Formats: sequence, structure tokens, C-alpha cells
Amino acid sequence: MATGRTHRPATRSRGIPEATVARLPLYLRALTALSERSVPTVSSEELAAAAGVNSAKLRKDFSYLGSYGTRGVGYDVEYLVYQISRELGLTQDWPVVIVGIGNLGAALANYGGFASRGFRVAALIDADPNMAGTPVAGMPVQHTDDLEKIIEDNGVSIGVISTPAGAAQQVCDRLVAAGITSILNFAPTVLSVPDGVDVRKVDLSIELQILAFHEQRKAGEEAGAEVVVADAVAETAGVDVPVDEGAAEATAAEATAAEAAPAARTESTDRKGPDGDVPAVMPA
Amino acid sequence: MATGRTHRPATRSRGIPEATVARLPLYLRALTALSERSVPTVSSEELAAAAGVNSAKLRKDFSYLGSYGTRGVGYDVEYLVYQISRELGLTQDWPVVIVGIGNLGAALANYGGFASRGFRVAALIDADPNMAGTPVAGMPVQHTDDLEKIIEDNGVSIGVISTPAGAAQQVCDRLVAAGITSILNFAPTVLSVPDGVDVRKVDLSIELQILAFHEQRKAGEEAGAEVVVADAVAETAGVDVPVDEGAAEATAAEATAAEAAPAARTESTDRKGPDGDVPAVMPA
DNA sequence: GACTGTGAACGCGTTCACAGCT
DNA sequence: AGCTGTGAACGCGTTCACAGTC
Repeated sequence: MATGRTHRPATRSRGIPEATVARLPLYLRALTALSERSVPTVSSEELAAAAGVNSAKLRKDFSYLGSYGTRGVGYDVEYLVYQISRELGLTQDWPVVIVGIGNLGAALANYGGFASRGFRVAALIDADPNMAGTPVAGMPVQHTDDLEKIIEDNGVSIGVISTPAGAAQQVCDRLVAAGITSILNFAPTVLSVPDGVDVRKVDLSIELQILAFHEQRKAGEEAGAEVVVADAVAETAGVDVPVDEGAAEATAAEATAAEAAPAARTESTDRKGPDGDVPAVMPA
Repeated sequence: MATGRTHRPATRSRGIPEATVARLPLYLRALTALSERSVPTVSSEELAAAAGVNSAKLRKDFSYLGSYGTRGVGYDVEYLVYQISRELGLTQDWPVVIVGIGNLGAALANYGGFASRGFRVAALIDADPNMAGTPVAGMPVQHTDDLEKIIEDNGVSIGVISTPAGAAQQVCDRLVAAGITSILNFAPTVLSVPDGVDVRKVDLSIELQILAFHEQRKAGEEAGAEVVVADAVAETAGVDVPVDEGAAEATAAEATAAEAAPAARTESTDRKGPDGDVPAVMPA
């Protein structure tokens, strides 16, 4: 409390739930669109629809920021845009470095969304000496050797990692050592960082795999079938790692429990790890 | 339970919590790495460390799949790889279409992670007639006109949208009409889809904004006092400008829906401070 | 002795429903 | 009359801690 006025209104920072923080950017985007159409006010109902959430949740979220609405009327668009921007720290410009300028890194460098909303790509860094100097998105790629200097010179605190998985942890360590405290990781690896450093990850194959899970379930339900099938067969066969690439259909149908099958889980002999063939999933 | 052997421990499918499903790919990746190193078994502790979660959570997660471990020993790596793959539906190959071959779309097409773990890029689609035929990642780009036919011919049920925000909903509608039931959306927009269709979104700027929020908070704490700083400045500056317009170069295709709004300074009457304190942080 | 599987306690986030302003 | 702000109920997910098994 150095300052006399400690009031610090809005930012009951400490109290904003993580889930709410994650939705603020969504609200901000919807509000920005309204702002461009010069819409003066919105109700929680309308805004919620635009952001793809329900209105109760939105009101609750906003209540953590403060009382920014007017009962009987709604929220003032411009005012709310400002408040959320401030809460998110977008009233200042964040310099960002992108490490790993391959296909993805280059795409990120070119991504307009970066440049707009409060972020500025301060530097592109890659380990390939041949890339040094090559312009990507109108900016010369710099070599990893200068990573520390670049970060310091530009006062960068947010780093994006788009290197191959194998190099990610190493790059991460250097970024952290150089003072980076927030990392957006696109490499398919778990990064370990010291306390105080935030890491968010974006993983394409994970997202796809989650979709596949649900997709498979849909297929199974549709088929109406019970479950069992493939397993029963597998079991009597003595080995249960069939994956039978020939009959993919059958495989798709199983593994989906309609609502039936109560917890009839018993301890019958649960055969385990055969080693026969367990392909199916390609190695990385 | 028509079948004699009903035990089917695993697949109480209906019961697998969403949060658990989202972690299965993580476990799978860690397990695959172990498998490649020919490690035969792992304890929940070791595997949890490799996947970046705590062991209690991991054991709980696995318990939803069935009793696949051995007390006193741990889990059989190969067996678990198979079980999780099956649960995720990766024992079959999912054809995927990517719509919107700009920088990001091309990067995705080239992304190895797609091709490996159970997914196969069946087609690349773009609305630009000039791109038709152009090879990207060794595959000719096809025109949007043929979208429906492509999906049907290839039996595709998963679509990836990497178009600019403005085109996303339209593309989404066509994909859904064509039979797609799972969508991975990279466009910065909220997509609305009918029931039964799953959408997962990946949004770069949202991730960055979340990081910025925490980053800002760190800076504030570090400064000893609360956050104040930026506000004081904004206040004395008499500007309420949110997200000042950055160099929006919106390169090529992907671009965020909106650009920063030019501070339409609405003459705010008297805004109530958040927690009833302080006279707001608005332009006076 | 080692490690899994899981009921029970707990905490966070969402939803409900209504009191409180305008 | 309309819409926000929020206490209270609820449900999901995480963590604890220990009984059960090898």
C-alpha cells in the first residue's frame, strides 16, 4: 500500500475466478463488435448470446469486476470494453517473442490477431542459422544465440514456443532464465517451469483426440448396439489387443455404453498386458 | 447383458467425466514415449509426473476406464496405450478436412501431429479459386464448391476451420449440412451449431489475453502495492481509450474479427465504482 | 513394502431464483 | 416493467486418505 488511496476499486483482482478470466476475452470480442456497430448498450441476455454463454453466467462474471451495469437498462458498451481491457491488462502493449519459426511459427507471426488486441510481435527467433535474417511477416528472423539479449532489450515478458517438441523444454528454460514469466506453448510437450511462471498450452492433436472420443461415442449410440461385442471376442481369443484393422466398423461400434450396463464391474480375471501387437496408434 | 461374460470392467463409457477425457491424450502421449523406450511398467506417480498432473488425479482418471493397473506394481505401458487409444477412438483412422488454407491452414496441413496419432488429412479446401490445384503439404487444394462432395466421398466427420472469422460460420453451416459432426475451430468467432455437433475452439489471442491478465497481476504485486499504475496514468491522461490501435497489418487470410475500437469516448455520466468506493476510472 | 482403486471431504464453477434499482 | 446483482443450491472435479491387493 504505498499509495495513499488504496481503494483499488475494480480489481478485486485476487477474487476473479480463473474461469471468469478465461471468458473475459470472449466478452471483449463480442463487445468490440457491438462497439463497431455503434451499439450503445446491451443487456446481459444479448451479450451472452453473442459470446456464446448463458446470461446468468455473464452477469455473475461481471459482478466480479464490479457493478458496471444499469438495472432496467443493461451495460454501456464502450465503458465495458474499457473496463475489461483494463482488467485484462490490454491498455498497455505487450511485446511478445515467437521462438521456432517453422510452418506454425510463421503462421503465428503473420496472424493478425496478435498484432491487434494489445500484443506486438517484438522478435522472431529460430535455431536454424540459415533462417537468420530471412524476413517472415516483414520481420527478420533472429538466431537463438541472441535470445537473452533480445528479451532484455525489448522488455519482453511473454514468449510463444512453436518449436518441435524436442526443443521446447530447452527453449523454455532459456526463456525463463531470461526473465519471461508467461509462456504460450504450441509444442506437444509438458513444460516444467518454476513457480511464478504461467504456461498455457495449445495442442492440436489433443483437441482432435477429444473430438474423436465424442465422435466415436456418437457412432456407437447411433448403432444402438449394447457394448461387449469386440471385447467378448477378444477375450475368448485369449489376447485382447486386436484392433483388427480389417473390421474397423465393429471396433467403432463397441466401446460405447448405451446407458445400460450398470456398474457390473467385477473382479473376474482381468488379463493384462499382452505384447502381441499394439499398433493402431502411431508413434510420434 | 446378452453375452455370458459381462464383466467388461472398462467401458462404463457413459461415466467418463469430460475433464478426464481431456487428459487421456496427455497420458497417451506420455505412455507412448515410455513405450518407445521399451519401459514395461509405470507407477501412477511416475506417469503422473510425465504427464504433468498429480498421481491421485491420474489414478482416479484411470479408475473410470477400468482396473488396468496392478497393485504393488503399477500399470503395464503397452496395455494402457492400447486401452486409452481404444477409448479415444484412435484404433481407427479419422479422415479430416481443413477448410481455409491461409498461413494457419497451411501450417496445420503440414503439422506432423495430425498425420500421426490416428488422423489423416483427407482434403484441403479453400474459397480462393486461384489456390485450387496448388499443392500444399503435398496435396492439391480443392475449391469450396466441392466441399459437400469431398466430405461425402471421403466419409469425413471431423472438420477443421481455419478461415478468417468472417467466413467461419458460413463454412461451419455447410460442413454441418454435409454431415460433419465434430469441428475444431481456429477462427476467432463463436460458432453456433445444432445439437449433436461438437465444437472445440483454439483461439490464440484469447490465450494471450489470459496470460496478459496474470502478467499484469504479477507486475502489480511485485510493485508492492496493488495495481494502480496503469489506471493512474489513464486517469490523468483523461483518456479512456481501450486497446489502442496497434499496427494492424492483418496479413492475408486470418485476421481477428475486430480491430481495436477507436475510443469512442462516450460521455459517461457517473459511473459507479465497483465495490462502492472510488469514483470509477473513467474519463472525467 | 509398494502401489492401485475408491469412498468421502472439499472447493470451484454454474445455475437458479429473486431481491433491488431505475 | 425491465434488467442487473447476488445469495443459495447444486453438480462437477480435485484432493485426501486409506482399505485392498499383489
